Amino acid sequence: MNHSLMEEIVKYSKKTKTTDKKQRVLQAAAQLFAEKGYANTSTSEIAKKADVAEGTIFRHFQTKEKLLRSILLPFLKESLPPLSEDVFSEMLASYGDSPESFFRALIKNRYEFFKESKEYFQILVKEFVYTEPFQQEVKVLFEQNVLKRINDAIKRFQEKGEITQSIPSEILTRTAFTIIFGFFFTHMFLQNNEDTPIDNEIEQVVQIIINGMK
Amino acid sequence: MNHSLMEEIVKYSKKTKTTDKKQRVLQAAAQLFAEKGYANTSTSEIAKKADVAEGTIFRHFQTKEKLLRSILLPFLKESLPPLSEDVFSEMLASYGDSPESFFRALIKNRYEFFKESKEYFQILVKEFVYTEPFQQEVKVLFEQNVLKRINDAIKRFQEKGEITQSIPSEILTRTAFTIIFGFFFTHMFLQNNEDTPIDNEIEQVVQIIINGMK
Amino acid sequence: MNHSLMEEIVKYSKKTKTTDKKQRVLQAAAQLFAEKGYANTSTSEIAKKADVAEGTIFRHFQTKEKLLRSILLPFLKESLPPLSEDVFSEMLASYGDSPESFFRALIKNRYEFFKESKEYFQILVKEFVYTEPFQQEVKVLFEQNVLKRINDAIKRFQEKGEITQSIPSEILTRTAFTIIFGFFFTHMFLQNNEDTPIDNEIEQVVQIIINGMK
Amino acid sequence: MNHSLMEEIVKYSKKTKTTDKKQRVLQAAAQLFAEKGYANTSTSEIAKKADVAEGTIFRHFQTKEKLLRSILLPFLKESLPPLSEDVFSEMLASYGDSPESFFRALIKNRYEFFKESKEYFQILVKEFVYTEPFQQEVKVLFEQNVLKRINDAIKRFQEKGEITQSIPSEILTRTAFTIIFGFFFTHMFLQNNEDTPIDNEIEQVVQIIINGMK
DNA sequence: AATGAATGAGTATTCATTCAT
DNA sequence: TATGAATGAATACTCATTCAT
Repeated sequence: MNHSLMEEIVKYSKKTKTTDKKQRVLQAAAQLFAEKGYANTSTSEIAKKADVAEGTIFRHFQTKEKLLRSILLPFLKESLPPLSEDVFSEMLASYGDSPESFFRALIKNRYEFFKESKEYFQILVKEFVYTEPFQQEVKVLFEQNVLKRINDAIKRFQEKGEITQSIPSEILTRTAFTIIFGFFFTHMFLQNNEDTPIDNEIEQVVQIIINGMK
Repeated sequence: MNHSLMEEIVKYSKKTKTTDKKQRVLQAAAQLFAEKGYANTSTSEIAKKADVAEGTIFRHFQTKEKLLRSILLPFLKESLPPLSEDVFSEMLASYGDSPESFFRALIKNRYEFFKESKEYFQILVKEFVYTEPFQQEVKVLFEQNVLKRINDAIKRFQEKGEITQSIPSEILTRTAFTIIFGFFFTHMFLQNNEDTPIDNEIEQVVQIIINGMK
Repeated sequence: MNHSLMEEIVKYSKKTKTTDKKQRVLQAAAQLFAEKGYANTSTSEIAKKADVAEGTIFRHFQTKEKLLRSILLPFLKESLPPLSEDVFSEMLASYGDSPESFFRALIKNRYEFFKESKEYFQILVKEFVYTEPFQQEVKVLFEQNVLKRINDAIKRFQEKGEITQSIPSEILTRTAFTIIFGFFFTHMFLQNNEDTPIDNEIEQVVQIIINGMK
Repeated sequence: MNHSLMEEIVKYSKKTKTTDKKQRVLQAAAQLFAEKGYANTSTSEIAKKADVAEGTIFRHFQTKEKLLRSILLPFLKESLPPLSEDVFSEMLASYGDSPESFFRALIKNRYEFFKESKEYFQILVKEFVYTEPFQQEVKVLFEQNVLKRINDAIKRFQEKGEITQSIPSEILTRTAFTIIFGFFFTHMFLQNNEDTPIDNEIEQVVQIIINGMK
């Protein structure tokens, strides 16, 4: 559940008898897209970095856009649903006694995941922000898999009286998500000192969420 | 203090004897950059939308990049510092009695501002996320003008005992900023139903911030 | 007869009620054409250097090409014929006793002239070499004014028996001209040490011409 | 040793696995550069003349300037040194008995070479005269390969007492080179009647050089 | 499967020239 | 007379994509 996303991507691509070269293209493209963005990366750069001929890229992916989608969508479409199913049910099983412990475990768990797959998330956020049509697709996937499950958990805590019932769960969910997303976003784009003692910060964020919801 | 940012941009550009056509280019470019991003917008599109010859763009702005900077930087460099000075001192003067009222007023005030200048902020966020060198510049400006002032306000409330002193003000600041930014970001990219009763939401966000800091 | 060619150009332009600005354009253009060549100089550069508006150039000269011709042709067409008439008749009157003294005086005299108008000759040679249609025009002017007169002098010396009669004067003329032109060309493009004791060199060239013709 | 320079260029380009199209570009560009000069030739013209797509030019040569250099420099840098070594040593071996026969053979030999590669020399001289940075590069190459060897030959004749020792060999060299260069230049730019009985003229030039140096 | 030469539409930018003021 | 904003064709160059080998 904690595996690097890049490993997942590689694993996925192996399923369909992926060649060595195809993988090299995927990796090179991922690195460049993360660094400079899809629109600022040329296929010739990717070919050079992957050490393949430019034609090879198109033999495997047809268009540059499909290459981008091959990086982002397999995970989002095939791995995100079962993964979030797994993650949330385990979180609830192990830490579901109090909202504090649940959100603390959730954030810590996802932070590990995020740290290992920073590159992937950079592409995801960059193109989500930049590319209108992509936005819709990703939004739906996140709503159905992530937001929905946070909402389920919150509703459960509301029923148990551990979170205020005077605010609709949807609003609490959105706010919680916003705070968590903001935390990750901040660490992706605004922070250069990677060495911050992160546990303090996570604890801080958890407290804010919980207090705000009590 | 509450004027539309686009008005500010127009006003600014008038200072330097701006022609009708120069403004049309600025507006067309702003719209297209907001919609599709700088890298996905061609100067010929801008020319067509502004109904000027392509050469006209370059007579006024020399390069496409300077056109982008002409949209973003005048405000960031010339208007942001005095504006944030004004906003924060007025907020503190009028609503500084309690952190609740201060943050509520701040968010409401900035939300109005943001609503009127959505296009501008879209460009800002898009290029901030997408364009490495731009990131640095903007980060510094925000740290010096916005983060610093939030920090000052929080320290003041800490001294008055209305906010916990057990957490360093810098961490509280960062968290508060993250939550507020996340709120705006959410409304820019994740929300399509504009008709949400926004006051509730703002109240909710304020409660979360305050409870988390008490 | 020894005046700088640039003075001639200025004088010429004054004849037709030339404005201050027109002259500034002529001078700026001459400098830039000499340095970088006509094809590599833009009218906006000229305007900037002359400190006039770009429109002003076209008001006075209509096209960039006419500006070039206004620099080169007035001298070639209006001043070259009487000037070469004067120069050759004076040379012959004062130094016509021997071919040695004639060619020595001619080269020295023209070398002074050339030194003062280096810029002008640079444009002339550059565009002569580079621009086909211009070549024809200039060739005719030189043949009619310069080559013809050298030929006359040589024929005179042949008649007096001071130069071999066994070679047609036209061939001697062309060879002499080639040597003299080569000398100037060398000094324009191949030499960086301006401080060479030039008299020696001129004497050397004269000796070679004379010995070759005896 | 007498091969056409254009053949040399073609041969050179074959070394590095040159395509048909690459050669067509080289030839079309050479023709146009010779005719109108580098600055007055557009890449679209070259593409049209070579009957290739404009992109093809850039795939092979990256920039227009590198295309020019691909025409001129391979010969200058790779073929000029061994070629001049060969030419001069053969000339001295076969005709080194007297300066007359040496210079006569040298000029005749180089005139054949020059006639076959007129186009190439036209580009060379045009850009040498027109383009400052190019001037330096070419000057050095000529000094090291051509001037130096003429100087060696002259010094040899001086030692044998067949050329005056009262003038430094450097000055004699420069003068001889100037005369020879002028002869070629004249035939490149000033002459339209190609049918001149050239042997007479060469003899004339040789006599002039030799007499001047005795 | 892999190559890389070839393409041509598209890009940002330059430029000589025009024209209303 | 002088300006300089405006033009749009032209320029060198890039790029995703195709295709013969």
